[in-house]
Amino acid sequence: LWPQWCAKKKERSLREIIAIGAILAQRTSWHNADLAMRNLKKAGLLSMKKLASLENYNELMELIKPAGFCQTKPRRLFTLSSFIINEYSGVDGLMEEKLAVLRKKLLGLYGIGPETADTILLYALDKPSFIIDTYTKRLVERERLSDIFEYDYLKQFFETSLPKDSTIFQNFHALIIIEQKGRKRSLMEIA
DNA sequence: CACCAGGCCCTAT
DNA sequence: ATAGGGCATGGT
Repeated sequence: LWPQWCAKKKERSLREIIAIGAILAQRTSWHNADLAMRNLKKAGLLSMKKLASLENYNELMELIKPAGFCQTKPRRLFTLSSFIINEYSGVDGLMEEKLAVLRKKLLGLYGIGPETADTILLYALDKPSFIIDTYTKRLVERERLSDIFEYDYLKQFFETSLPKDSTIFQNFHALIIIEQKGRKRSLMEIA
């Protein structure tokens, strides 16, 4: 999903990068989030420990500018990284936490809503928490899978319709996106 | 130049 | 509870 950043093996640094990307990608294109991540990497700040140790997160404003919302995303990154470092001393500690407990804690953090929380849980931590994003909602609408579009309802719908397996959740969600990108491209070609 | 891109917080009903 | 406005930038 983050082709440039995702390697085969899931190592600690990759899990951190995915979590950082989840925030940077909020309401922005992947391209712009990628530009911001490259800036962070160049500055040597693409890690939870580095981000959490910033004395002033406004230093990030210039680096994050391509991803937009540079007044809020630096604070969101700092909030998340501080939480992970201070409460769990890193992503390894996060992995040990129970899904439901961790999801509730993530939702309590500034700048982390249901979609970002589930993105971190599913893609960064390999925990079976299905993501409801705009792609998923478009699929539900187009295929008329439900009349209700409330987040928790759709989340339950997918989670009870699929085997509760993080790899299956990851691949199914990725396919929803791939399918729509392919559709868009083919429509362009037809036009 | 107008519109879009994997949300979330805050405020007012 | 829930709806609506605001936030910022790079592509097309």
